[in-house]
Order: sequence, then structure tokens, then C-alpha cells
Amino acid sequence: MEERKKQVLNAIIKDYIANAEPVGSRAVAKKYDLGVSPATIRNEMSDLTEDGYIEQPHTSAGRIPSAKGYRFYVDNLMERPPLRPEERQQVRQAMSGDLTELDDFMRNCCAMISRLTNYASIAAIPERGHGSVENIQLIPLNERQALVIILASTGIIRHKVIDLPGPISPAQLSAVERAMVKALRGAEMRSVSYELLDELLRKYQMQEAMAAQALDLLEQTLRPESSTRIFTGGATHMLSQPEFQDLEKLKSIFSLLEADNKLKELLEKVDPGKRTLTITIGGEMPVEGVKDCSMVVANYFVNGEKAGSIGVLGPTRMRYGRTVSLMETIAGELSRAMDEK
Amino acid sequence: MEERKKQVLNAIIKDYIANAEPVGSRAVAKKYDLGVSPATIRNEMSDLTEDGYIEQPHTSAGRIPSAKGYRFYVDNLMERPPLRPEERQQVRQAMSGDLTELDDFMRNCCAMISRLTNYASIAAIPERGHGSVENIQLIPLNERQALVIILASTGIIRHKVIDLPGPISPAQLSAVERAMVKALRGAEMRSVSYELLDELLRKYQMQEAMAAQALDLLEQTLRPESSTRIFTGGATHMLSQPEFQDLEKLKSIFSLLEADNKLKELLEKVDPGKRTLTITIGGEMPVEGVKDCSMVVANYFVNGEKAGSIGVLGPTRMRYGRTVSLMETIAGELSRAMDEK
DNA sequence: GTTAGCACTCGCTTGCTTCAAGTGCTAACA
DNA sequence: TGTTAGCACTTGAAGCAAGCGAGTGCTAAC
Repeated sequence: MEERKKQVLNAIIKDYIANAEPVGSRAVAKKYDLGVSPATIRNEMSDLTEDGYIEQPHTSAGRIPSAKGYRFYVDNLMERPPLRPEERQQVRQAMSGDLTELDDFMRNCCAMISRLTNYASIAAIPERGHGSVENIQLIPLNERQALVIILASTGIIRHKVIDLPGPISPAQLSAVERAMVKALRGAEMRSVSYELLDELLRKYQMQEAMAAQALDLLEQTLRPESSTRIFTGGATHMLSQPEFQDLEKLKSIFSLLEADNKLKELLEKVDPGKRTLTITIGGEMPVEGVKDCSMVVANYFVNGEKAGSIGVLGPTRMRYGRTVSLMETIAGELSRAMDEK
Repeated sequence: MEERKKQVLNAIIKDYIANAEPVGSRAVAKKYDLGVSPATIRNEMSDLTEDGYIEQPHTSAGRIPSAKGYRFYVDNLMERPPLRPEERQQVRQAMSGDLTELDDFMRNCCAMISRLTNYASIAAIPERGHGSVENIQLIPLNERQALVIILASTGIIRHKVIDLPGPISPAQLSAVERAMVKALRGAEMRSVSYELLDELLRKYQMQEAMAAQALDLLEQTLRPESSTRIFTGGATHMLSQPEFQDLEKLKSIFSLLEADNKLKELLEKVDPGKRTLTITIGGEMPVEGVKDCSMVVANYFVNGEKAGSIGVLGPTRMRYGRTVSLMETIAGELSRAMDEK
């Protein structure tokens, strides 16, 4: 694409992101000093429309960016302004929270993101946690129930009340506990599975009955149905976006944000995978009802392994550059906070 | 109030709750068979308007109930239809969830309420829990941190990672644990405080240094800042209420529902106290921004002591009777579920 | 005390006009 | 050949008047 076309596209997108109103040739010529007249801009805009980068809501209106236009902008034109000191400060503060109360920590993190971006935020953490197993404790509650506590190397604690397969004395339970610790200390949290434990326990030649009990315990604790925990924040901000004055659109956005399983699916589908960050724009969104939205999702890592993802959901008219800068910083800080311990 | 006036008021409120549109004299005469003509109804309506039970949006419209009208309705006219079997079934199912995972249980409970009412739901549980202390465990994580686990008689488990006042060996910690259990087993959860523990520990003549440590532990665990936990659900339903098509109203409702501390305050102020249930209507609402809303809040009890509250937030044009029936049932079932253990 | 009748009020809808923004085309210009 | 000025044209939004209809309040008769 010729340089001037890029400049025109850039001007249109910047202006539209700022004002949420169709941009005319006159406005481009006036505000963004390209050294040419509105008529020339009009010609460029006509070309850009033909190529699908911008659209006309109706004949007598200016142009608005299309999904393709945003995509080009994000890939080629966008600047990534560094965070301002006070913003960096807010990120730091959220990160200084107590990691052992992970739920509160993540909720707080979402609140911080929404405060800084004015968009909705979504975070996912794997239920099993990450890092490696540091300790396992089995605490008898009564004859038929016990509390399993797994301490991860990240400092995060998982706990779950489980039903015992049969009456087990505290002494027996403690023997099971010792065997489990021996077998699993140092293992990767995410790799701790029914199968792994089966293998390990056989290796350590636990007696058959006890092994079966331990397996059952662990399976209950790590049951896959609760494989991801979802947090959201700042949905209210959506009400203030001029493109979401339409109640129907709001309904579909809010019902998505209230449905954890749909959010799970969404986050999985837009996951950046090995990369740190991914941007999904409008029609690229993999679920219905939020085709007018964009997402910026970042992964964070513990020991080089993906530990979770966190993102923002906003209108396609999103301040991409700023949001990307923020999410990159946050993901980096999150990785650091969890690695450190 | 004369019988016929009551009938007219009842008819107007019922109709307005059902259709969300001003009710005219003709409609009342036609749909609700009072055996008199529209003209007579008009006279009654004129009186009711004068007395402030109903209002006219403008001259040529019908009447809508005022807050005073709703209040009279709720106190004198309202019927409380029993739950339908399938509704009762849904309540039962939500109550059959795992109480030890109290957060999930309450979230699920809120979801059920919102599904049945189509209003937003709010629940508060005291962080300290209720019932009495059944067991306390201190688990060393490292030299400077330990995990405190408190098992309540309700079957609910509280846990918290605390920073130790100084390096304590596992043996020492276990001595502290034994002393704490001895001192506190059977005590009321809500009464477990710094002061009580101080007294108890002295009685049991723990050595000074260890007592100080134990006190510090417990104080951290029961720190008052986290005194109530709030859950919400079904905010999306508000978007479908015809009276909340106005974005500004929605904003104030949603921002309230996102602010846990404001919800805490709200629930405290509308608390039924000793009674099971309270209804707060429109202008009676104690916080700004939800003066167009009503709330039905119910308490549930463990051993005759208030254990928490749960309620719905909807438009003043709420189906009060139905909602009251539902909330009474739920509060009853909640009390039962927590008492049983 | 109740009712029929009727004039009156007032918001909502419809259709019309006007306005302003912005385009696309053409012809002139450098 | 690329750029620009000029201008006719399109179209949604805003403003306005007329007509409609739901509903009222009053009066007089029952």
C-alpha cells in the first residue's frame, strides 16, 4: 500500500477510535496534516473503500474502519505508547497483592485492568494451578470426608473436600499422605493426573487397597470439570461505549460475561498459544453475539510454561495500542510475580 | 380503606406488574370484574390519586402505582402463591450442592434465584462463618508462613495463609495448634475474636510467648476487613425490564452490582434483623441510583442465629408475591441445609 | 351512589420540510 | 499525470404540524 494511503487510513482509524463518528475527507485533511486537499483524500478514501479497509454507513456520511481496516492498522500502523508512570504504578500495586489468595488476587487484577482501559476484563486460571507440587496434606474431617491440600511451588494453595471411598482411620490416611508426597513432590501441577499417579504409586509399591484409595482421592481433587476458573470485571464500562447503546447488543455481551463456560470457550479459541499476546477483531471473534467486539488476550508464564491468560473485551473501536501496551506489561508482571515466590 | 377502593388498587397494581403500562379505568372495569362501570372506577381512581397510592404520568394516560401504593399492596393485598413443583425442585437441586465449597454453592444459589425470578440476586455471607468451631489446624508452609484451617460445625471450611511473627518450628506450631483447639473447640464462630482468645489462652495458662503467637495468628485469620463476602447473579435480567431501557438507570444499577462494598452497605441497611424477610420499595431504598428498584431480602439462620442474607433486586414493578414466596422458601432451605450438616 | 355521555387533554405517530454533512463527478490547473 | 476547486446530489437527522386514540373529569340523568 502506498504511503499516503496508509496515512489516510491511519488518520481515519485514529479519528474514529477517538470520536466514534464517521470521518469525512475534510476532517482528515484538516486535523491530520497530509499536505493535500480534501478532494485528493476523497480519491484515496474511495480506493480504500473499494479495497475493503473502510466502509460507508450511508452515502452522505463519512467513513468508518472495517474489520479488515483495523486488522491492517493493528498489524502495520499502530503505535504502542509506553504506560504512563501512574498507570505502571497501578499495575505494580495490583501485583503486590497476596498471591496465596489467588481468587482475590485475580479479581483485583481484573478490576485494575478495567479501571485502566474502561473495557471489560476476563481472566482464566487453570484450576490445577501451575509450577510443581511442593506438598500434599490429607486432613481427616470425619470418617467419610477428608480435606486435601496441595501446595504448589508458586505459593498457591489448592484445597478440596473429598469423600473417602470407605472409612479410613487417621493413621491410614496419614500413610496414604506420606506415599502421595513421596510420589508427587516436584511433579508439575498440570501433569498431576490420575494416570501419572497410578504409575507412580505402583512404582512405589503401595499396597493395593491404599493405592486405590489414594487414586480416588486425587481424582476427586483434580476432577477435570473444574479445569478452569474464570474472573471478570468492569462489565459496566460497556454501557458507556457509544456503539453499545443498543440494548440487544448489550444483552448478548452481558449474557456472555455471565456465562463462565462460554467465556472459557472464548478464551480457549482466541488463545495466543506460544506467543505472548493476540488481538481478535470484530468478525474474527469465535462466538456469536460479540461480533462487534474485539479482544486483546495475553498469556503469562511460569517456568516457561503457560500458566493462564488474561484479556480485555471492548468495542472494535478499541484503543488497541494502549491496550496492547498495558496487557503486555501486565502479563509480564504476572509471570514475574508467580515465578518469584 | 373501603373494600372497593382496595379492589381497584389491587387491580391496577396487578395489571401494571403484568404489563408495565399505565392502567385506565376501562381496563380495570373490563378485566377485573368489580361489577361497576368505568365511570365509578374513575371516581375511585381519582380518590386513590389524591391519597397518593397511584399516579398519573400525564393527563391522558392511565394510572401507575406509587411507592406508597406498592407498600399498601405488599402489606395488605398481596397474595403469596405457593411455588410450583418444578420451581421447588430447582430450589432443592441448588441446595443439594456441596456446602464445603461455599463460594461455588452461593454463586449457584444466586444463579438459581435469578433464573426463577428474572431479577438480579445478591447474597452475603459473613467471612467468619457461623456455627461453632469444630477443629483448628495449623500447617507449616515454610519458616515464615503457615496455613490456618478452621472447620466449622456447619461443615464449612475457612482457610488462610498467615505470616508468622517469627520463625517457629513445626513442633512449636503443633503445640500452639493443640492449645488453640483446646481453647476454642465448641466456641461460636462469630464470637471467635482476639479478645476471647486472649482470655481463653490465659485461662489455659499457655506460656506467654506462645500465646502471643497464637493470638497473632488468629487475629490475622479473622481480620475484620474481610468481614462479609458478597455474591451476585443475573444482572443481565435488568436489561430486559421495560423500565430500565434508559442507559443511565442501567449504569447506576450495574455499577452498584459491581461494587461489593456498596452492596454490603445496602444489604446491611435493608436487613430484616430478627425477622425472616423484608421488602424495600423504590424510594425506601437506602442508596442512591436504585430508587427505581425494590428489594426482597431474606435472612437464614443457623442455631437460631442469623447466618447470612440473600435477596433479589428488581424494578419497583416487581412480582412481590411470587418473589416473597420464593425467598422465604430459599431462606428456609438454606437454614436447613446449614443446620443439618 | 351509580352511570352514560361528552368535551377536553396530551403524548405518540406520521408525513412533511429543512438542514447539514459528505460524497462523487467534472473540468480546470500545475 | 496528479491535484484541486466547484457543484449537483444523496441521505440521515432534526423540527414541526396534523391527526389519532387512550383516557380523564365533569355534568346531568337514573
